Amino acid sequence: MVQTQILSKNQQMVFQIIEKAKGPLKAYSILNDVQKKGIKAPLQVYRALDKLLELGKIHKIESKNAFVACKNSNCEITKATAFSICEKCEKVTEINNSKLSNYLSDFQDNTGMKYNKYNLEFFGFCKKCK
Amino acid sequence: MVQTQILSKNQQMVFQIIEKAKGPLKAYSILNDVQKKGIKAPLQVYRALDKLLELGKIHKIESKNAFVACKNSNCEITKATAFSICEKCEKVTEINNSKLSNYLSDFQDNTGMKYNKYNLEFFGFCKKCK
DNA sequence: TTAATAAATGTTATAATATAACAAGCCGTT
DNA sequence: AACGGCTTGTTATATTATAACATTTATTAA
Repeated sequence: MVQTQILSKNQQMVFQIIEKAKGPLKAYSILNDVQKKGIKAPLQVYRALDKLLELGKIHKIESKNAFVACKNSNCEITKATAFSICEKCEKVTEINNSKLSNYLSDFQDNTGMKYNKYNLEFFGFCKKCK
Repeated sequence: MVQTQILSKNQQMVFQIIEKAKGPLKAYSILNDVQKKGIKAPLQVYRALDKLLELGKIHKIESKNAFVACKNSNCEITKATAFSICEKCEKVTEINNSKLSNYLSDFQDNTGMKYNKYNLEFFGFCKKCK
């Protein structure tokens, strides 16, 4: 049987909150939200987050320890991510630029290392804030 | 008077440990080391780290919450950093590639945002581990 | 359909990472 | 000497994340 990936109950709850949010959410703020709906402990949130990351449904903004829903419709596995982050209003946007992703996916340094994943975070001021 | 930037006592102690290390160090492992030399509390380490980051003497590897000494001799302010990270042996190397840094510094997305800083982390297997 | 196995959940406790708040010292300048 | 800025010391606490173990639910395979 073909496995349509269905999210479990907790995974769904966590995902919906992240998806609806206007910006990146922190784990404990998610916890706060889902506590109304039955989840009680941090670990339940972190487990859902781990799974969602693995599925590529969400990404982690490392510089903020926060999570956003993936906006690239077909992104099933997180292996090449780029974000722009406004240092004033904290707005985060996932960059979807094939030139950039091709450039980075093909990038080779002089160490003979073969990359299979990258994460890029740009910082600056967004149109509103500059 | 011309201010030659001198590191303070704690800043120096913390910097030396990071500089000598073979790989990225975590804040509390640094604390552990410097406790022999008088520093007692996490905050003393974090304050030194903040200053060293600000001066560009060290960088933070966001995906690891760990710190490395800057290897680009002239890097006085951290505004464009790129690292390669081995997922097996955890080796971290600072990438010093002017093509890459030019490409990224000039990068413009379609949101009209002006970037003044970026951080890029590549993941894969190093020559030894692949 | 049942037994086996894998995935997800629930729960308590605790580890690891980082900052708040306040007091005091050092050092160069005026 | 007095001021201002930076650095230090210290205690407490906030924030982020995982360990360990028991249980339940879902999926697969006999």
